[in-house]
Amino acid sequence: MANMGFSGENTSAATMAAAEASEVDKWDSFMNLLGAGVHQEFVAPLFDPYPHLILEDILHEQVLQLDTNQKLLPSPPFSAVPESSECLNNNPPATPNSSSISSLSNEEAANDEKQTKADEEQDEGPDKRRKLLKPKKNQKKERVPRFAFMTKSEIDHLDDGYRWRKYGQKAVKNCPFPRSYYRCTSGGCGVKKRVERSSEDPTVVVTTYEGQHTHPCPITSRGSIGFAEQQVQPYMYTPLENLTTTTTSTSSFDSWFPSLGQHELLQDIVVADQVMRQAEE
DNA sequence: CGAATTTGACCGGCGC
DNA sequence: GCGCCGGTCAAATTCG
Repeated sequence: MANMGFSGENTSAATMAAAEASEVDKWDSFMNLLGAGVHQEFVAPLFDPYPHLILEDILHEQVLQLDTNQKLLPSPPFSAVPESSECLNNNPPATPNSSSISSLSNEEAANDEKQTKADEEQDEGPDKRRKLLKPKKNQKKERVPRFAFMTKSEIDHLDDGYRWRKYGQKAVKNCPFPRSYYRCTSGGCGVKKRVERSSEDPTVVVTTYEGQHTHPCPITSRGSIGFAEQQVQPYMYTPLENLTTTTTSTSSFDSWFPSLGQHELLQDIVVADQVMRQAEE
């Protein structure tokens, strides 16, 4: 495949070859997973040459919560309510691992305190825009699940079956390529995504999804113009050597996403967690 | 002509 | 307090 050139960056040809075989199916599953509303912030990360793009941008938020023994959190296929500030806090109590959640909560509490103070000071802002931007009192700043991944593609904005509307574009520091901001056009669905090209390898597109779709995918992934047809190669993370114990949670994964029935995707996601842990150490 | 995109301005967070 | 930077808004423009 055409991505061998960059696959060699950091992974063995053998592992890449194994990964390629199921990439399209995995991608299909991945997009289903996104549509199903993942309750974690996953990072399907990257190879080393571009750690700054996501490991810096997202990992520092310490939101990745997937543990090797942790169940994927129960989440309705499509959230009945719009994203709320409690998006990460409505985890069932049974969920064992909540350390990162609690650290987030503390952080949010501090932010909330600041925000409330700021709100009081700006209550009667003359600027119409300011009113629009100002969050409601006592409303915590939303922390939405985020999922970043990379694809090797000439197309910036990939067709993932959902309809997106571009609402902004911004030049990013130390990157020659602008970052585009998209929002899901379905009413009430606040899902956003950012799309940018890697400064290191212009053939690589970094896409970051934020939030959960509150509606079914308007076009089924298999019925739409898929990534494969767009010559897009999803760059799911390639397994590391010490991955052998990380598939134990697939049973719970299957229970929540029985339609997937594929462990590779979860493996990739779990690998993200492993990378996280390595980065933290 | 309505929908989507572009683009400059604005805002808030954060580091110094 | 100030400046930098990422994210968002919304008017203007383009597209279908």
